[in-house]
Amino acid sequence: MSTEKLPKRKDIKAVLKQLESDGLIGISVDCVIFGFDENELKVLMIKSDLKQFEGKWSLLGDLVHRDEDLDQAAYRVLKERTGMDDVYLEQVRSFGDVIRHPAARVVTIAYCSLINIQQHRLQKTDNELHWHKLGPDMDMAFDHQLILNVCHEWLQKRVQEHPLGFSLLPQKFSLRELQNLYEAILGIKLDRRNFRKKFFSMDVLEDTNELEYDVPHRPGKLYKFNYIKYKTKEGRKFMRLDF
Amino acid sequence: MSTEKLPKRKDIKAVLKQLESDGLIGISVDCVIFGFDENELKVLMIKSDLKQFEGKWSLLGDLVHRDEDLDQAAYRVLKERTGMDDVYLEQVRSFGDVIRHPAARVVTIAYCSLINIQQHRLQKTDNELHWHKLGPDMDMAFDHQLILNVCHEWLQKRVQEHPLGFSLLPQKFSLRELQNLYEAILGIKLDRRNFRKKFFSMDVLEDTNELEYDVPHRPGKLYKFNYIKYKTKEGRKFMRLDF
DNA sequence: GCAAAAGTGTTGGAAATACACCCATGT
DNA sequence: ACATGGGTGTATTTCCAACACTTTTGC
Repeated sequence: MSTEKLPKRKDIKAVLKQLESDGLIGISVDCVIFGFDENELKVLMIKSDLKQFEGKWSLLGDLVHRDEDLDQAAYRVLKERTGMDDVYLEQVRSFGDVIRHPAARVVTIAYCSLINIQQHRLQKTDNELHWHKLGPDMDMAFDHQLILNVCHEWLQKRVQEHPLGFSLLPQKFSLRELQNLYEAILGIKLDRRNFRKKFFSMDVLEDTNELEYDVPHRPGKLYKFNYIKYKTKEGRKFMRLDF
Repeated sequence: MSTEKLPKRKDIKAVLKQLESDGLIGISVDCVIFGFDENELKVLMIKSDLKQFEGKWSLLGDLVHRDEDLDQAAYRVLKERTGMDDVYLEQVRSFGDVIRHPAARVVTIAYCSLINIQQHRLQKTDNELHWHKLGPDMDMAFDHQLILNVCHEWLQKRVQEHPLGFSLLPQKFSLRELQNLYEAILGIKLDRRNFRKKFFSMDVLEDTNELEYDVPHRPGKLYKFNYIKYKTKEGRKFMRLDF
């Protein structure tokens, strides 16, 4: 039998009091912003703000303001740094180890965002903001390498279950581009014929009746992702046990 | 082009200062603790601590201490309320709407936990701690109904991809119990023969050579989950596109 | 012997894989 | 003409869903 004491019934004053004594924990959001360029998966990074991490790379993040929701904070960070606000953004998970921030106790909520690099050229390059190719050794500040890894795994899984990869491509894209994207995200090679067959049978692509141009070979058709068709598809009825 | 100003390069003092002005945001953990009893999925709940929510049900949660990791805080809450500490626990996601807590700005990290009700009988019942049957109308405090729903959906998905359902059962269980568990979690009926076939072909069950007893019909065999076999299985090689 | 659930196999269809050839374009 | 990748079809295999009867126990 445990002997710890239980919290007593509290009113608002008590909560505020406990917050004041216990509460100096900062909350931040960190955005892992993926882009796709030259058939490679890239991440937006800047040089760290903190002197302790001088020279190291950092994700885009900021403390959450007291009057904004977490999602709002993530969108704000994105907007401040890139000027973009019509982007895919989703919460991934929190990181709250006591020692993860050298200055203070800061719990961070990681967000994952996907944007089309060509469509949204960077407009500011403060702190050497740039697209960084994903690689094993990136010399990152804080626990940002961990956050990046978790978000990459999240993306690999998510992209197989939801049609969010399209956010990384131009509105009109060839099947080759789509396949390159999946291969880059998953880090595997896929059979071209089966890949096509799969996407066509899913019936979420819409033929634009346009073709690629400026390619040194037979141009491919360009497609758009059809949200309507996707939304009206009904989900699975049965269990898919798989572990 | 955005005209917002960018944060300047900061040192530790600046971070601390910003934290003090910006930072009075509380962080809590809330645990959604699932159990399985009488073929029903249950959740541990208490009567809310807060006067504003008098009479309403609440998940088990507490503010995170400044010197403990998030996971530690979740384990602590679990231990304080139930006396158990050898349980499955996993972070699900954060909830941080500005208005979610009436007393102050409190961001909460939701954790999901699975425990075997028979093995760990409740030892304290402060605040009417009890196992609550899942249902549509539960009159819950805060945004706890939302958190519960998100965690339930998380569980439905997770239990199909990872062998965590076993945490809800006794160490030795019949296939019927296992199937009842899956049916309760997923809210669907499954074919008994295909269910067995599936689990046997996954090769993660170990025959204990024991039988059920005290059942008013032919007793079933009892099995254990074999972690070793599970761990040594290799993952999928290929892409499983499915949306 | 009757009720109730355990235990077991087969079959048809759908989806995944592996694989090879012709076609359209730029150079 | 040739190099490059686009576009297509088929045979095989694997997985899933549907389905019915016999067996073992308690009462």
